[in-house]
Amino acid sequence: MVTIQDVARVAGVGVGTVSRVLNHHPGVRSETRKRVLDAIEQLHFTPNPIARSMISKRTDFIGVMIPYFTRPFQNEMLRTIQHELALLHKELIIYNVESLSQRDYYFSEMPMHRKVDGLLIISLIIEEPYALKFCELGFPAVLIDAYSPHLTSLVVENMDGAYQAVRCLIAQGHQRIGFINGIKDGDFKFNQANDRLIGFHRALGEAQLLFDPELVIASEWNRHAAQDAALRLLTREPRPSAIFTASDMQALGVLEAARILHITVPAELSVMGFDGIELGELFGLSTVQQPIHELGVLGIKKLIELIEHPYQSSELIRLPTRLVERRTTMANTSAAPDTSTHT
Amino acid sequence: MVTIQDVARVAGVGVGTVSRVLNHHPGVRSETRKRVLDAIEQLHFTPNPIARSMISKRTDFIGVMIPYFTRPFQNEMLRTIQHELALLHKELIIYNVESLSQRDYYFSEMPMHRKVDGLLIISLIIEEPYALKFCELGFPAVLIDAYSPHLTSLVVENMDGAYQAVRCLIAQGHQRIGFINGIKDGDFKFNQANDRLIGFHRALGEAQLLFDPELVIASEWNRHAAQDAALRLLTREPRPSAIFTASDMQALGVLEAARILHITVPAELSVMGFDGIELGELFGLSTVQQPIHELGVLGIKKLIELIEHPYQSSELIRLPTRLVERRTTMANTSAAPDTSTHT
DNA sequence: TTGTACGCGTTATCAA
DNA sequence: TTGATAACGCGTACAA
Repeated sequence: MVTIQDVARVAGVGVGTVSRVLNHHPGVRSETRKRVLDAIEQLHFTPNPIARSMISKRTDFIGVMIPYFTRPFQNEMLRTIQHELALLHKELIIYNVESLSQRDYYFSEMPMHRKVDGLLIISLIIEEPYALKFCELGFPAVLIDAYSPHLTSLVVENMDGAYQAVRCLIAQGHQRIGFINGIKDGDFKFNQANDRLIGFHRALGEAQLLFDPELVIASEWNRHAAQDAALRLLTREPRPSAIFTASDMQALGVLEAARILHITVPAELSVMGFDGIELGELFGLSTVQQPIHELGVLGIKKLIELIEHPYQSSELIRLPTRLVERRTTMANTSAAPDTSTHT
Repeated sequence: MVTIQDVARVAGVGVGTVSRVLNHHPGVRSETRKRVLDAIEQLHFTPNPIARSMISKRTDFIGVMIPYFTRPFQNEMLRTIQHELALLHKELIIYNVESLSQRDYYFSEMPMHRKVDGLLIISLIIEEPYALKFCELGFPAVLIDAYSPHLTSLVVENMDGAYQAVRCLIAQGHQRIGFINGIKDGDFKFNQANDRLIGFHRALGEAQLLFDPELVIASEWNRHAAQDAALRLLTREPRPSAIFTASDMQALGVLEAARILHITVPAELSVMGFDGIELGELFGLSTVQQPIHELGVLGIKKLIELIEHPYQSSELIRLPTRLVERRTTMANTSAAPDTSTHT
């Protein structure tokens, strides 16, 4: 391996000078700089990032802790993050978490190892002791779709999103609205479910519709579980004329259930999801669109700021959702011939 | 930061001894080991991975170079890779490539920087000079769904897969079979398209069906482009009774085109994809299943071997595909009652 | 069995 | 403007 020493020798200067040209420090005569540059060129020298990190305490790695990173929502988030990071010449290292113990293992090791300059934590609950440790050690971390009072957190307005969705369904004349909520996923993922349930309640209450607990089921955040839940919901009498789900994947499960039961969507059943994953477009799924891209961009921005200036006080940022009406909720509006949002 | 020195001082031993217990070296009296362990515990000491890498020349990072990592096929591949890596306590760092220049930038920098212990290269063409450089420097790299004579390569039998698919369609009585192939994606991705075209030809030839160039279109590897291609294909007379595509995403585009044109699948049109992404199940898509999981597992295995013992000679491994018949190709079989692919 | 001293490749300090 | 030298934290000969 060719080192800075070799360069110095070939260029006939000291290592300090080589280091200075490498890091664009001022105060190097342009004639010597050229000699150094030539030597670098000639030897194909590349500075060793490891040795560099040793001194600078920087690795240019950014960690992303994320549950089930291949699922659509997380996946779209990662795409944004990766893109932003590439722009900054930082590298993305993924910590996929699928269990409580794994989550806590990462939380405890991460700030000690310092293999990454900072950490983005997505949709994950971080317990107080860990959060405090992060603060204490000045380890830069930003939460997305999760909240801790000690760390900068970016959250979406889940309650309001659910409220808007249900209000929209009610406006279309629905009286019996089913809700397939998400469960807490073994208590390790950030629990958006509760906020969404509150929003559901609020919209119902405001319209003076009576809340029927029979119409609310919690299922896992995936298609199959939601399909089962929907089958139960749709075989009860009288059956709901609309179903709202806590995620788009669950909504797809509902669509499948409807197909199995030969219930036409949206004529006989309206379906509204939550998330706004791209896959939803393919099915013409109406949904509550989360600001996935904005969350990613802003998360990186905040994290970088934190890396540059550690020990800043945390902040809580709320981002709004946006209701997207597509084919699965167009039943009862008279003036809506076809409004699928895409080809 | 607490260092090995602090531990040594507290334990009343030399740094060498601490290092030895840390690395489970034999020849430490169990009584002294305990003293060291206690000191470590007391000080919450964690060895600094950077300093460690400096000596060991290992980072425990594995790089994965992959085009468009959020697309379904790549995404499923990554899931396997991440899982295998987690088992080995190695960390996954993603190099997403979306252009030729980016690809070559990574290829040229990667073996110099040595930030990763090894590199998995997915579906990407690596040009000769880079491959040779990798060999020369003994930089461990394995190709998946790509080929270079100088590097260990894992490829799937694209030609045979396409051949089987088309043969299956012919067996079902189709005479006019359209083929939507993939284009070379700006020449930076590994070109499986050609092999698949050959397989298409072979099956046709074998059945003594005449090849109609009008029925072959190359589109980008995505849904929208394939949809356009399918619209063209399906509005020509006489129109094909079956369409085979080079990827599942393209097949989904065909399904959409059929929906737009009110052509029933599979009664009036059979559709066969290629890849076997999970999304396909949702649509009952018939397809040529790639051994995604096996490719990932084996790729990691080979890469780890290469890291442990560099400068091994390269090998070429071929994995077979598997034909999966679902709802979109069941037209001419008598036992296929309902098969609308979506709500 | 254990401690000391050196080296890994770089940046930063300080004197020249 | 430049060069020598001391860190950075760890692993490892080598000596004790």
